[in-house]
Amino acid sequence: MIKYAEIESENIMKIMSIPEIKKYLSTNGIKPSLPRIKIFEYLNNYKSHPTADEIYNALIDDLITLSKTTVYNTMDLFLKHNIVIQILIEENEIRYDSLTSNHGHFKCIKCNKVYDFKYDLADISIKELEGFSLIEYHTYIKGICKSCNEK
Amino acid sequence: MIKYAEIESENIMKIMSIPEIKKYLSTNGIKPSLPRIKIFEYLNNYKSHPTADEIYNALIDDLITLSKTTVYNTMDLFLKHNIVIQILIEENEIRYDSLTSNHGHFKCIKCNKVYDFKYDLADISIKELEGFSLIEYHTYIKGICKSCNEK
DNA sequence: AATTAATTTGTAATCATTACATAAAAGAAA
DNA sequence: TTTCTTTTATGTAATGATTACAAATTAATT
Repeated sequence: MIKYAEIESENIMKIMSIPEIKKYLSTNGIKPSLPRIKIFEYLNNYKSHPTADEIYNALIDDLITLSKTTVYNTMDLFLKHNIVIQILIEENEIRYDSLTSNHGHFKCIKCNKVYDFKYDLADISIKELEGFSLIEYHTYIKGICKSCNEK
Repeated sequence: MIKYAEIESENIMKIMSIPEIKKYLSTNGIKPSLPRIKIFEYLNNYKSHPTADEIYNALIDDLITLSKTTVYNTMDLFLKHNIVIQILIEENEIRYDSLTSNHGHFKCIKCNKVYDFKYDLADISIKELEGFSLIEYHTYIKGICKSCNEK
């Protein structure tokens, strides 16, 4: 039973229905098998920026034959087809995000929640990088979130 | 025999002599033992942004009793005393930087070199993060460096 | 010199991720 | 349907960076 997470920034996060997810996967060249749909649903609709392990634990009660390897394989497939990006904030854990356009991440060091925020580093011109080809932009901030601050 | 790397951006990278390093460590509450001095020297003067493994391999011929654990311990000590920061660009490898003020990193996907560039995310005001306490800022870009582009 | 504290080291453990080979499922051909 | 082929999914073992830990070495203090 998946409950949707509260959406912090509606402007940059869209919940999809199962038919929409099926279509989205197909459109991006991915055959929409059950594990793929469920994994994408969890990633996109439920909880922000989970690790592979979190995805596995969230789905295993529902998809009782799911294996962790499948989660990893599926994330690699999603990556290859550019429908997810990896987020690196802590060493030793890769998180995933279904929002693929450039944006920033904020990780709260108290509650560990990861927030998206609108920010596109590609808009900035960096003199020192003239002559360089810029391909991927990453921005993240660590601190204490509003909700933890107010406690 | 350590040769100094060419410095790409003199403005944000300073080579230190051994006595300067000793003093810098002491000033920051770190007793300047031989391994600590050599590790800091390598980190600061020679090559930009090495992993613990790279530091170990670079120094083992000179400090023939050095152990990898010592490199890790020393980096943790440096971190605790805020004279280095960690850089995360690839999963599965932590790199270190002796430049601790906010700045960006560029990693070339061809030659794997990591460049510094001047950029302070703290200067940007991010509306969505009002009420949040921002503590650490991280910015990195991947692409192809000028030197590889020109080849 | 003897004692204590700090530093360094080697070995083993940890744990996320990957490799790989098999099993299961889906799709195509007959 | 049945058989054959391809794609997906799974379980187990391997990898490799980092950490834990205890012993050994070095430095500092009495």
